[in-house]
Amino acid sequence: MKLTSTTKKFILHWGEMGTRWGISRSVAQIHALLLISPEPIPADEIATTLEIARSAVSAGIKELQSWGLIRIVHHMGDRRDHFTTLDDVWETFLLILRERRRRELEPTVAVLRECAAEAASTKAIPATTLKRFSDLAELLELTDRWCDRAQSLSPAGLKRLANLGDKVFKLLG
Amino acid sequence: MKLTSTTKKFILHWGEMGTRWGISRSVAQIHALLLISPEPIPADEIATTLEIARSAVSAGIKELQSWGLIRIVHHMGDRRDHFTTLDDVWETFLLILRERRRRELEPTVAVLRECAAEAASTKAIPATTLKRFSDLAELLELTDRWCDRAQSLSPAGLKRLANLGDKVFKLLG
DNA sequence: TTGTAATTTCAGAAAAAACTGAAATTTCAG
DNA sequence: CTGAAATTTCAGTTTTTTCTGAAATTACAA
Repeated sequence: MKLTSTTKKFILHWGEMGTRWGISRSVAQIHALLLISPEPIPADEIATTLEIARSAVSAGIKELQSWGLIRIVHHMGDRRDHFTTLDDVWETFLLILRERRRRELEPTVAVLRECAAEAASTKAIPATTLKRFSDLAELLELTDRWCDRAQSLSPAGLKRLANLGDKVFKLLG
Repeated sequence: MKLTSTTKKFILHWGEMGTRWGISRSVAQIHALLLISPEPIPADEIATTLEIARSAVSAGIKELQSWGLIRIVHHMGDRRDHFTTLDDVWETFLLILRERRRRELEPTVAVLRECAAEAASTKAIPATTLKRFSDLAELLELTDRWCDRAQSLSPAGLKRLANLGDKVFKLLG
């Protein structure tokens, strides 16, 4: 795929943001490329466009698939897999939320609950530390619940909620 | 500071989670240690407790300070800086939100707006790509606004909102 | 001032992460 | 089946990130 200065700018930026959020630069770049490609593209085209090895693309695709962020499409008369992102960015957002919840939020809540329980049953850990474990567990559990409830929304529903921001904050007066 | 198996578990887990969110392991560990320390501790104690070089602690502290996550405290008769986290985890949450918004969300929205504008004014970029830029910009801008509104809440207010989850989702019927 | 403790800086080392290219494996049309 | 295309695996390399320890700087008590 031919990149323009605009598409290049987006891909590079998305790659940088990836690194800030724990995603490797080239995986994020692959995602960026697929996000803006007008149609599904095969792995070798990703490799030549981003100037990375075919094998790195293979690994990157596997990673993106583990997040559920890309789909495989086939074309008549072409044995190669062609890759594409979902077409709704809100659905993408929900997927990322779901995975981060599963991979990071829930395990962390579990660890914090364990730590709180252990801290409660030993004199070796001061009360202030126990309180900290509980406070963190509470915060992350509430965050977890928000993420969970979001999962029950359709992409369009999530978008509607996002637009309802003002009303939500007024709930607090 | 003497670590128990419980506090060790928490520090190691927090360090791992750091790496998943783009924070270096040892910086996250320093943060974890300060989170659970009953009182402020000096840099050299952080170094010996976590078994890392004093200079690494210095860099880590600088990083945490750039996020606003730690405070310096002084004790009579001790020239060393002692470090501590905020005591409200909801305030910590707000700080992280604020910084991520400033460092990542806003620059990304800006780039997407630029890309959309450029895509709109050249035939070299297909309409589908322009749409993708706009959709992403819209999503991130709405996210940005939520983060912004959260900033106007007190830590206690944020906690109240977090507990209001069910009501918020019922707004959608 | 002066000397010492505390902190920071920084060049090089070490560790971790990511990438390459060749080989192995899988897939599938003929 | 057979062979070529497509994909994956993986050992070794490169790149990036992080860490160390010595030296420089800063802060401050005497």
